[in-house]
Formats: sequence, C-alpha cells, structure tokens
Amino acid sequence: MTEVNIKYLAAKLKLSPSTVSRALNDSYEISQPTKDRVIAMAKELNYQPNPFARSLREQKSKTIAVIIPERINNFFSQVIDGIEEITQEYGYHLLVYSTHENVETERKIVSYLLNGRVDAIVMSVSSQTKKIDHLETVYSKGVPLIFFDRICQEIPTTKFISNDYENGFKATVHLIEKGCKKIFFLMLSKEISIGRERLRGYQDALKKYGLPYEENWIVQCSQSEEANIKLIAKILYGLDRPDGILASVEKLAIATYYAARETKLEMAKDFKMVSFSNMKIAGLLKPSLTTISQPAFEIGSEMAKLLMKKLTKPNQPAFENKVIQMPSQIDFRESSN
Amino acid sequence: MTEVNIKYLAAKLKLSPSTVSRALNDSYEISQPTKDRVIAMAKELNYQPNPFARSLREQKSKTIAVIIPERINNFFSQVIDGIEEITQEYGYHLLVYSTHENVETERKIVSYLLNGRVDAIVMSVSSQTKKIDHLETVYSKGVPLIFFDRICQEIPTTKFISNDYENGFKATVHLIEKGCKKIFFLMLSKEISIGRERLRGYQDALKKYGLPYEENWIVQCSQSEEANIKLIAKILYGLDRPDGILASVEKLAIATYYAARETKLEMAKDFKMVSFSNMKIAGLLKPSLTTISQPAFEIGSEMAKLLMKKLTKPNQPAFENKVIQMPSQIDFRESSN
DNA sequence: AATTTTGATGCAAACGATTTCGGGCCAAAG
DNA sequence: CTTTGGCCCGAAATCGTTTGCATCAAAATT
Repeated sequence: MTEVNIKYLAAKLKLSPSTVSRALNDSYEISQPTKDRVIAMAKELNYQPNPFARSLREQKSKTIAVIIPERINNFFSQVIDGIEEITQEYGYHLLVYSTHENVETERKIVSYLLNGRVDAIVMSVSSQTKKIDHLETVYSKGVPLIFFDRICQEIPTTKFISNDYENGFKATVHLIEKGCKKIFFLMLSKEISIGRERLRGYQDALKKYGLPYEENWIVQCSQSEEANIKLIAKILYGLDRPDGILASVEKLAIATYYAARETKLEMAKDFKMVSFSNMKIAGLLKPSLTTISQPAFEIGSEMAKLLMKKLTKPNQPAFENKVIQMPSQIDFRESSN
Repeated sequence: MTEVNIKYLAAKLKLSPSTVSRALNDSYEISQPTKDRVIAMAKELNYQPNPFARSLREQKSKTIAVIIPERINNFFSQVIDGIEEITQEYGYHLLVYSTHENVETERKIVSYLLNGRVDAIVMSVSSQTKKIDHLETVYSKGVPLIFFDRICQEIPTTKFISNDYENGFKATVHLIEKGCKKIFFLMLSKEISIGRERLRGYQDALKKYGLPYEENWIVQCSQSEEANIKLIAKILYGLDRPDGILASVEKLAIATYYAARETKLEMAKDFKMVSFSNMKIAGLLKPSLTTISQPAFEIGSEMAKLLMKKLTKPNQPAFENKVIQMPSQIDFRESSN
C-alpha cells in the first residue's frame, strides 16, 4: 500500500537511508543542497513516514488517551475540544474511550494502554470506581497521568477540578436565601470525589445558616435514568418532600424535570433547583435551569498545555502532586427563583 | 519502561523468541505443555505486546479514525458510542477528530491518516467541504472509508444516512396540516448532502400541497451562533415572516429559540417549528420541540459491524458503492402544535 | 609536507514483534 | 533399512525509522 518509504527515497536519490532520514529531520550533519534535494523528492512522491516504525524506534507514540465516563455530556465534549485545540498544534493524536461509568470497562481500557500505546493518559474516573489498583499500576509504570473532574486523590499526580466545595456552598446559600428550608442533595455515587466536595459545601452552608438536615436528604442515585426518575418522583411525593434540590450532576437535574412532570409539581414554585451542569441550553428549558458550569474547554486546554510541556521538552519532571482549581460560573435562572 | 518483551520471556523460559511468539498466538506448531508454560509466564510477568512492533510487522494498526464536524452534538456522540460498542469487542481503538466544520482542518486531519496509522476511516464531512480531492486521495490509497450523515456522494463507497428526503417531506406536511402557509427552511450550507435531501423533501411537500414558495424562504445560515440568531430574528421581524420553520440541523433550532425570545414572538402560537435533532431533552424545552431524530447509535454500530467484517476476515471485498438508509423517528411536541 | 580537523555521507545495529525456512526427532509406512 | 510425514523448535529476515560509529575527501593547522 504505502510503497514510498525512506529506502525508496534513498534509492531514487542515490543516497543512503540514513542520510535521507537525517535530511528530513533537518540534522545539522547534512548539507543544505542535499537537504533541499531530499525534501523536494519527498514532497514530490508525497512521502509520509510510517508512524509505527517511528514509534517503535523512538519509544513514543505522539498519542494521548482520553478516558471519560460518558460521551453524551457537554462537559466532557468541551473538555476534549479543549485538549484537542492544543494537542493538534503539536501533531498529537487523541484516542478517546468511554467507560460508560463501568469500572470493569475502565480497568480493561486502562490495561490496553500500559504497553506504550499512548504517551499519556487524561481521565475522569467512573462513578463506580472504588478500588484503584489499576490506576496505581498506570502510575507506577510511569505513564504520565492527569485526572480531571472525577479525580482520584490517592494517586500523586496533577488533578484539575473546579472550585466544587465553594460552589456547592454558594448554590446552597442561594437556595436558602430564596427561602428553601429542606434542601435535598442528589448525587451519583459516594465514590466520586467531585460529589464529595460539592456535598461538603452543601453541608457547611446548611450548618452556617443553622438549618437542620437529615441523613436521607442526601440521595444516592444510580446509573439508570428510569430508576432515578422514579426515585426522585417518590421523594417529591413524600410527606417530607424537599422545597429545594441541589443536583450534583446534570443528568440528575434532567431526571428531576421528568419527575416533577410526573408528580405534577411545578419546579420553581413548589420547589427550587440548582444543578451543576454544562448544558448550553439550560436557558431554554421550562423552567430555565440555574446552573453551575465548569470552564470545561479551559480545563481541557490547560491539561493539554501541561502535557505538551512534559512530552515535548527534554528532562521534564513528573507531574506535581497537586489539585488545580478553575473557577466555575453560576447562572441564576427561573428554576431557583 | 516496558522491560518485559518477547526476548525477555524467551530467556526466562529458555526458549527462543519465535517459540514464545507462536505459543502466545496459539500456533499449532507448539506443544500444549510449552504453550501452557509460556502463557503462565506471560501472565505472571504481565507481558503486554508492543503494539507498534506488531503494527509495523503486520501492516495494520487495529485503530479506526472517526472524523466528525463537531463534538458538542448528541448525534455525533451517540454515533461514536455505537461504533465503540462494536469495535471494543474486537480490541480496536478509536482515534477521534473534530474538524469544527472547517475544511482546512479536515484536509489536515485526513492527510495525517494516509500513512497507515489507521485501518479505516469513518467520517461525516464538514459543511464547508466542496472540493473533495483529499477524500479521493483517501479512497485511491485504498484506506477503507465509510461516510455517514454528511456523506460525499462522489466517492464510491458505502454511506449511512437516515431517510432524510422522506422526513423532510413528512415534517413539512405536518406543518402544512397544522395550518402553516409560509414555511421557511433553515440550512447550514448548500454543500452538505444531508441538507439537500431534506430540502428536496420540503420542496416536494410544498409542491404536492400546491403551496407557493419563494427562493428566499430557504435560509442559508453560517457557523456563527450569534449571526444565525440575528439572521433568524430579522426574518421573524420581517413583513414576510414565516408561520412555520423547518430547521435542518439542531443548532439552527436552538438559534430560533433565542431569536424568538429576542423578537418576543411565541413559538407554537406565532409560528411553528420542527427540527432535525437528536437532543435528548427536546421534551423539556419551552415550548417542547418537535424533532426528527436519527437512529444515531444504530448508525454507529452498523458501520462498525461492516468495518469489523472487512477488517477481521480475510479476502473481503471493498465496500460497495451504496447508500444505506436507516429510519428516523418523528416526535411531535408543542413547538409544532 | 605531514597531520589534524571538519564536513558530509554511508554502514549497520537497534526497536519488538511475526513468519519463512529449515533442522532435528521420532513413529509409521514402504 | 529407507522414506515419509508429523511434531516441536530455533535462526534469521522482515516491517520502516533513527542513530552511534566509521569513512573519506577536502580544508585547516602545525
């Protein structure tokens, strides 16, 4: 298929393969006239270097793996757009995997990547991830690793999140100021870091305002959209029903819309809601949704910048063990008014 | 980094590398006891074959490129989910690229993939793609190629779309039956195939019902969200304003919501709208949106099945030059009622 | 004039896997 | 007793690049 390789070029030019290679890589050892000849011929024959031969030799792939829990989610799409924006400039490629919030899938994907297929991994862990030995393996193998959003605190590397604690706090205060007394907190799973931080903010806000709260106001939802709707509907039907809801992830806010519709309760009037979400059309919903949205694109591009620095410059140290917070934005809309 | 390779295994086992390779590939030439020993040792040392060495030798990468015009779009996300569902079973990897509707980016991406980096390409062309020599190059190089949604008719390969003509027709008829007399058609670009088919359906429906239509009812929008909103708002303000709108892509429907808001017109009452869209929450908008949604996941998985058949079985013929239509679904909601 | 330096290029060995070829060995068949 | 053929295995070539080292002429130095 790809007939034209370095050897072929060399034969055509009556040079040795090594000279051709060096000329193409602009080595100082090659004279300008020769370089020009080689480059001209390469262009003419439309020579494209074989990436595998190069990767094999150089022990690097110019490829980065991005692992996300789900694809149908604006936040993750925006993050990947941000990553791509930077990596494309450097000629890096992106292998994208979705775990579908499944740990087993996550483990399998990660295991595929331990053999040098990628130069680095950027990931957001699944909501079911509890045991983290597979992530420790990645780290111990020396594969550069960055976490974002759903981070894994135990691995000593750089992590990117937004100011979740602060926003959990602010959102809760906002609901309190709007008169809510019984604010429920919807979360996907206790495992995920992000949920925990947002929860802390929520709890501290209640505490600060001297509001009591019950253990069962913290609602653990599942992966099943239907089950979540049922669960939330049941809560909205309940005697002890909330007058405020803080949804820690977008999909639970959506489920709440459907649950409200089922129970014939009117959001904003019968109960108020704020959600963490990067949905673009939050303003078009009925009622429009008050959101806390993360700087997704920037998180992606910042991660990529860090990666490119490490991968393209010599003698770079390992990623520092630190958490970088990027500020979220709150947009107040009808659902909490 | 990755110390454990075939040579190392061979040394450990006091066998030759070739025997180890054969044992791992379950060759008939190797005795069962030897195979067992090798496999046990490989597992113990957690041997992972080097993908580049293998790709170099075998001239295949077990990687597929997916090129889409934008990431922040449920349709494309679902298609990729569908592709991944199948390819993951076969151990294939997905390189995902977004062109951001930019032809130049598309050309660049495509050129990266001509050197054997991927075993096949699945793509939806950008709305700006007019000249198609870069796609012809892909085809002539023999890289298996499948188009979907935004297809390129000129390349003789298999394409997947939904029944766009039919649905353009049906949607228009629906609007007519709801009493619309002046139905405008919003499209991104004349270049994209998908828009043209939908447009044909629209035109034929008008013709069938004996409704007149003006050339300027077909509105060419751009990539800029703001510009589109302004343009649509201007149309809604106009003397000759529509009482019905058919949006050929989701983002134009969204723009119409904002335009309506700006002009203080009430969708559904002052004008009706139907849109092609795979948005999950169309039902939660205000007013809820009547949509024609494509079987995105199935389109993805069907494409992947075809690909896997070609790539994993010997002596498979090239993809047939045909268009496969998968039926869309219309969901009637408030916006057209 | 003899030697060293420099500049430009070629040779050959990697990188890690697969595979062709061929070599023993042993049992069954001629 | 020779031949055939299956079975098990190893040596070495191969895929396309990059790179340490060798080469070799011309220029510079002593």
